[in-house]
This record gives sequence, structure tokens and C-alpha cells, in this order.
Amino acid sequence: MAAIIANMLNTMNNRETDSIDVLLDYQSQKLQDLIEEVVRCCKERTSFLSKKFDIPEAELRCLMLFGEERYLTAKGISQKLEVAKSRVTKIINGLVQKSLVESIDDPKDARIKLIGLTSKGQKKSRELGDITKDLHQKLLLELESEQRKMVISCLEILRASMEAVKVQMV
Amino acid sequence: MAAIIANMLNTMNNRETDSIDVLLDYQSQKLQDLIEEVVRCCKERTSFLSKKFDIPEAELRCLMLFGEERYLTAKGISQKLEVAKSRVTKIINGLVQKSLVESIDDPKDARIKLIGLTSKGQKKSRELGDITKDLHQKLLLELESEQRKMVISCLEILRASMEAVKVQMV
DNA sequence: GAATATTTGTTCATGGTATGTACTTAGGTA
DNA sequence: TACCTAAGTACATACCATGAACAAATATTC
Repeated sequence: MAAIIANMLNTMNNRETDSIDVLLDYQSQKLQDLIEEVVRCCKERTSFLSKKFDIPEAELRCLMLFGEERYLTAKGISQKLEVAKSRVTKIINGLVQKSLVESIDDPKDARIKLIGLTSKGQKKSRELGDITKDLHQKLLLELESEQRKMVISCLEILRASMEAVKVQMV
Repeated sequence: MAAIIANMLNTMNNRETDSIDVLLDYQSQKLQDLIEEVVRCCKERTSFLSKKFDIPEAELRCLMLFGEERYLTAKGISQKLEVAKSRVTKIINGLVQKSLVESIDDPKDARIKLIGLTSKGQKKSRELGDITKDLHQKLLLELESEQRKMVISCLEILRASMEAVKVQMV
């Protein structure tokens, strides 16, 4: 069906009155399907890692937040993860119970708890980061050098357009 | 920081011994970030629609399954949605309570219930589909004609590569 | 044709994701 | 000191999703 339309479009050579609309219809459907599949594939990946490590997805996400920073606060984590503060409490509790993270009192402000990775947590975090990086490198190695650059710049264009549409949506 | 590395890479002209690895490192990080942002943007969109229609995301997804088909079975929905059968029961219950969907007994097989959209459900489904289509068209209209084709073919390449990596992962 | 197996859908227990409100405690400010 | 704001927690609620156990109907096999 899609092939038929594609052929139609080719033979029409994009010169007819509504061929532009037909083309746009076809392309937007294609775009929708492709994005959906990419998203699905990412969801599969995170779910796979969650099962592999036997750690809930939200906790994994939290674990990956400690990039260079030694300590994070619950509030900071809440902002980076884009979830409510109360959600962070639960996530941290899970990680503390697994001894991946520990919280100490801020010496200057007793309201604040500093959350830091334990050595076990650091190991897991590094391991997880390595797997993710490896996965993306493998993905790039599927491509020719020129394709890599093109795919990345196309994603950049796509992201910018999505942002632009989001803004004008309101 | 990324800009520094990018400049470094340009001046090196990709000829040094490890420049390929450095480039790959840079590109894989970039790829990871871009994909993450695209995924986040999609999640925002579905969450936005769910709030706008006051219908849970899973139910919206289900609503969009009735493309041309008059009736779907719970099993069919389960496969299309890629969720457990028991989940479908809940989703259908929600949609029935909102009078968006109704289930009738299959005349040939008493085990099977045929799920079909009510007229209200058809309206919602069409409305939802129109919004989604409009969104993707707006996105494409942000781009030049040539860019559109390129972004779509790049997404196709990306999807294929993700699939290839997934397969070799096991 | 009766016994057995399979298919369809439901219920229930469980666990993960996420929010918002109310609350406690601690710091800042007037 | 009295008041306000900030940080974190507890709790109620709702949604997402699975798997096991089950009931009813249909298929298969002998």
C-alpha cells in the first residue's frame, strides 16, 4: 500500500495540484511510524537493562545521574529526573536498600541530605554506562562514516523541529 | 566541552591513530543524548494528549488501534499493544465505562468478545488521529523539502541499525 | 461420542511509576 | 520573636503491567 503511494508520487513527479498534500500525508505517516519504532526500541532497551540488573528503571535512571558530581540532593535529583520530590524519596529508598547509594546529613544545613554512590553503586553505575555506550557505538559501527554524521545531524534537525512544534502548540 | 572536542577533531582531520576512537566516543555520546531527547519529547506528547482528553495513555493507544477494522478481540489488542491479556481486560473496562467502546459476543464462538468503537469512540479516535497527524505535518513543515526526505531516510537507517544491534545483543 | 487439550477472557495478587497534599523540621527574614 | 520559605517524608490515589489461577467454550484425539 505504502509502495503504491510511493510509486504514484514518483510518477507524478510532484507537479500536480494536490501531490504536495499527498506527499506530506505519506511522509507524516512514515515519520510517525519511524519515530514510534525508535521509541519502542529504546523502551525495550531500558526494560532489558532493568531486568538484567534486577533494578527498577527509575532507580537505574537515578544511578546514572552521578556523572562527575560526588553528591546530589533529593531536590536536584527531582529536577534532573523531572519527577516529584516524593517520587525521589521512594527511588532513593530503593537504592539505599540495595546499598547502591547512601545519604549523609549536610554539615551546613540540617534540612539537606546529601546522596552519594557507594563503591558498589559506583561499580554498577560504571558498568551500566559502559553497556549503554557500547550499545550506541555498536549502532554507529553499523553505519558508514558518512552515514554516521548524517544520521546525527538529521537527529539534531528532528529534535529542533520537535521543539519548535512543541512551542507553537501551547 | 563538546565544542572543544569537536574542534579538536576537525583540526586533527581524522588522521591520527586514536582519532577514530575519539570520534566514535563523541558521536556515540551525541547519539545517546539526541535519542534521549527525542524519546522524552514523544513521552511529553502522549502525556499531554492523555491529560487533554482525560483518558489514560494505555486507553488512548488502544483507541487508535481500530484503523480500518470494525472489531478487534482482546487477544488481538493484546498482541498489537504488546501487553498481557489481563492488561487488556482493564483497558477495555475503562473504555467501556467511558462509552468509547462496546463489546459484543461473537456469534460463531462464545469464547470470543468482539470489541468495537461506539460512535463516540469513533469520533474521539478520529480527533486524536487528526491531532497526531497534524503534529507530524507541522514538524515536517519546519523543514525544507529535501530535508524532509533526508530526515525520514535517516530515521529509517537508524531504525534498521537499532534492530541489527538488538539482534546481535541477545 | 466421551475424554482430553487448547483457546479466550477474567480475577486477583503483586510490584513499578508517578503525582499531589499534608506534614515535620530547619533556615532565613522582618 | 514571629513568620515565611525550603527540604525531605508519609500517605492516599491512580495508572501501567505481569503472571498465576481459573471458568467456559471450542478443538482434537482416541
